[in-house]
Amino acid sequence: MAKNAVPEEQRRRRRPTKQGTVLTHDLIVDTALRMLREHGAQGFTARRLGLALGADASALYRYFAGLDELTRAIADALMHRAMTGWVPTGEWRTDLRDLGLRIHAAYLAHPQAAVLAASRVSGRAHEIAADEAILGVLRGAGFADPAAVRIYHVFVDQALAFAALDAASLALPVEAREADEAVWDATYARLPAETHPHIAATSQLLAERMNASAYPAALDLLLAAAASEAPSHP
Amino acid sequence: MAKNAVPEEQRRRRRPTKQGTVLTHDLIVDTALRMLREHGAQGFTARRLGLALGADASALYRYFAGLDELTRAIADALMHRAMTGWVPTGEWRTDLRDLGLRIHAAYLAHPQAAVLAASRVSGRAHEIAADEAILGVLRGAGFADPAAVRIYHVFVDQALAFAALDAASLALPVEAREADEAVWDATYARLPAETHPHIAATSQLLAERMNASAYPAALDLLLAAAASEAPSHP
DNA sequence: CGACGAACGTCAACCGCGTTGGCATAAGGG
DNA sequence: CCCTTATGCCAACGCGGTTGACGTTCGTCG
Repeated sequence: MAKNAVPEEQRRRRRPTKQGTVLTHDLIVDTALRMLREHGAQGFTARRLGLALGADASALYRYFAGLDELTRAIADALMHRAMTGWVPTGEWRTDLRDLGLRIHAAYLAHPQAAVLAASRVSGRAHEIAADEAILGVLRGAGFADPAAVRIYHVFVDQALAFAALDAASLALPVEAREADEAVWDATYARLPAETHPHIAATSQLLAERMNASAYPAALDLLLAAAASEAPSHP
Repeated sequence: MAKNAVPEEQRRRRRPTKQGTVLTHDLIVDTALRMLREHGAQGFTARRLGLALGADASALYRYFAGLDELTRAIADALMHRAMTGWVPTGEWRTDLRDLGLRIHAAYLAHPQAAVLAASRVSGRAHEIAADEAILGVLRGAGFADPAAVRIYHVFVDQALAFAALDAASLALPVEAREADEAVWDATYARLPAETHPHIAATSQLLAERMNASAYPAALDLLLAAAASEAPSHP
């Protein structure tokens, strides 16, 4: 049955669920995103998604060949939200910085979805549009193709990787994060300077930094390194 | 029963399994690592681990409160392996590059552990040792404390984030990865130059790159950006 | 040297997961 | 108004983590 799922053609017949709602690709994806935001990734299952839709879990298989395909659709919806409203200025560093922060933020808004989706190739329209835009900015700035592709690869994977990492922290159960903070206070903040001089000397700076995402700093370093390769600034 | 698992005190009673082996924390962790390396993460389950040990899966719960705790122990062993044998050369770029690749490789060798461990502060001996080493390399190279801490933060999170991302790809079931490849071939490789000129122009380069990890390139870009801030090379 | 009690492996069972095949039913065209 | 077909529902399968009860084994103490 898995292979019989309708891909994306128009649907004709509509039959309401027992609770009156009518299923759609979009409705399923939106509900999935809401579930992920509210209850976390570990609480996201096909059965619960069906329940939230007022439908049986097996009804999902009329729309997606499996959870795999549904995950791809979720990833693409995230990318759609990241890209809407973006307009290039023509200055490549500004444009890339904007795009990176947008993608990071879109995934962070749905932490659990990010963890699920970051490692998948969705191959859908919005992901492709983002890829084309990033490559376009780089090639438009005059980077030769090998350099453009290399920087593009790092840029995309870095955005997704940091988003997934930060999202995973956000998605932790409360007691886990409290435990992590307690571990920090009990170890890093009290390391003697004799055995761990570098941590001890910078513990104040460390404490300020480690609670925030490293992505903005990482993005700036990436752009700086790219700029030193750029043809316009040799 | 989960909370009754013995943490790390000495054990006194020993009782052989039906096939003669005697269970230990270390034996369980080593067997788990071997299973992960040989059969991949998708085949790693508590039941199969029990089978590989010649024991019932439920016997594991005498040693670990659950799969989470077992995974954390695996992660600790991973960091241990990443750091053993590392000796600083005194040249900070070489040292940081070596450390980054070591951590990334150690986590990649055991994908499931990477995904679970990357977002947690373990606060255990080996993690602290790694942090002290990285900070030491940066401060030893003459970076001022704020810059050292900033680069340290990006370096650590970048290594973990890419490791987790790459690990998540590796941990996917085989069908999922085949599906991703099929999606790639069906879309990116066939985009017309009229609508997607940049992807079409670089599709050959893209196909070569996207199957590999972006981490080595990302690491090199980070080191290049840091070098341009370094006091010795102003 | 014998018995006791704790340590610990085993068994059977529970519940939830993704997924599937068969069936029931509603929608919409003729 | 009926008939086809899309589509939701149900029951079931195999597999996952986890648990409680049970019985065996071993170190220890008298």
